[in-house]
Amino acid sequence: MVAGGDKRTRLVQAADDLVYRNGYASATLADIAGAAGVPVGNVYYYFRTKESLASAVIATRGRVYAARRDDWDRTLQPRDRVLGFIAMSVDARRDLALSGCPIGSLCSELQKPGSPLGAEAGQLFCEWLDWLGAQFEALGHSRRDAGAQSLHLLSRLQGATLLARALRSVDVLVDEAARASAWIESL
Amino acid sequence: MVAGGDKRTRLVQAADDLVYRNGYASATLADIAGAAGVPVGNVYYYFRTKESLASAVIATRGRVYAARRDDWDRTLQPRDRVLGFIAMSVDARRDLALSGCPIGSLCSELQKPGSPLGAEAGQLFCEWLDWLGAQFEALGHSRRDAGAQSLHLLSRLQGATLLARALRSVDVLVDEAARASAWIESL
DNA sequence: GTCTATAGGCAGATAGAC
DNA sequence: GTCTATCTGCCTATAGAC
Repeated sequence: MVAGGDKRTRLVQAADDLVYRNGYASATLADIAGAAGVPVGNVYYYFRTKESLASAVIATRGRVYAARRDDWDRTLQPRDRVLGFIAMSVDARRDLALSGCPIGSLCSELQKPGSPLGAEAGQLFCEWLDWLGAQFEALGHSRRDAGAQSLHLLSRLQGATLLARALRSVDVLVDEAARASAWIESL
Repeated sequence: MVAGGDKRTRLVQAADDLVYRNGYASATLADIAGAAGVPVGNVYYYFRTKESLASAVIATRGRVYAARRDDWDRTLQPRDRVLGFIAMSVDARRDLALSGCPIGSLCSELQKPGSPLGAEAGQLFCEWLDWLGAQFEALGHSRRDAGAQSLHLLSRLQGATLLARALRSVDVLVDEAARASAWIESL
C-alpha cells in the first residue's frame, strides 16, 4: 500500500512496483488500484487505459535513471562512472535475480511489432547506451569504439541478470559484474 | 497451420511456434488449437492444462538442442563447437531480433517464485552451460575457469539478443557475436 | 476416442450516481 | 471531481453428446 502524495502519483508508484515484480500482463488494474488505495474504476479518471499508465511508469523510470546519471556526472570521473554503473547491478542483485532488470524485463515482455510501449521501454536502453558511450569516449576511445564497448558492457550485464534470474543464483550476476569491473579497470 | 503428424505432435509444434512469437500468456489455446487444426476443447484430451502443454514445448526444445550438441560433438573439435554455438545466434539473427531467444524469453516470462515452468525453462540454460563448460575444459581451462567462461559467453549472447530485440537492430547482435568469436579464436 | 457447446472467472473499460 | 456498480469480452477448463 503506497501512502502519501496525490492519487495519480500513488497509482504510478504502485504500478511501477507491481509491474516490476509481476510483469505487465500479470499486474492487474485491480491490484494496482488496491495497492495505491484508490478505487478500481477511478483509475480511468487519471489514465485512459492500462497502457497509458504503463507509459507513465516507463517515463518515471527514465527520470530516475537520468537523475542518477546526472549525479554521477557531477561527482565522479568517467572511469568511476562506468564502475558505478556496474556496481548498481551488484547493489541490486537480490531484486535483479528475483525480478530481472526493470528495463530488460519490460522490453522482453512489451516488445511486439508496432507496440508503442516496447519502443518507449527500449528508449531507456538508448539513454544508458548514449551515456556509456560518452564515458568511453572520455576514456580515449573513438566514437565507434565507444559505441561498441557500451553495447558489450550492457550486453554482458543484461545477460548475466537474465541468467541469474533463470538459474536463481545471485552469484552468476555478481561474478560477471566482477569480471566486467576488472575489464574497465584494465582500460 | 501445422499439418501432418498426430494431433498431439501438431499441438506441441503449434504451441512452440506461437509461444515463441507471442509469448506464453498471449498464446491462447484457441490460437494454438486453430493453428494445429484441432478443435479447441479437444486440447484437453491431450493435455491436462495449458501449463502441461507448455511443459511439452520446453521438453521438445530441450531435445532439439541436445541433438544439435550431439551432432557437433561428433563432427567438430571443441573450439569449433563453441564457434558453432555463437554462429547459431548469427544464423538466427532475424528471429532473435524479432522474438528473442527461445530459452531466454521463456525464462523471463515464466520465472516466478515457485513456478515449475520457470525451473524447466531454466534447465535448458543449465544444459547449454554444462556443455559449454566441457568445451572450455577441453581447451585446457580448469573446471572453475571453464564454468566462468561459459557463463560469460552465454551472458553476452543473451544480453546482445535482448538488446537487439529492444533496439530493433540485428546489427547489435551480429557485432557482439563477432567480438565473442574473436575472443574464442584468441584462446 | 473425438468433438461441440458452454460454464465459470477475471480482466479492462464504462455509465452514471453522488 | 470522485467513486460504485456493472458491462462486455476473452480465456481456461469442463460436461456431456456423438
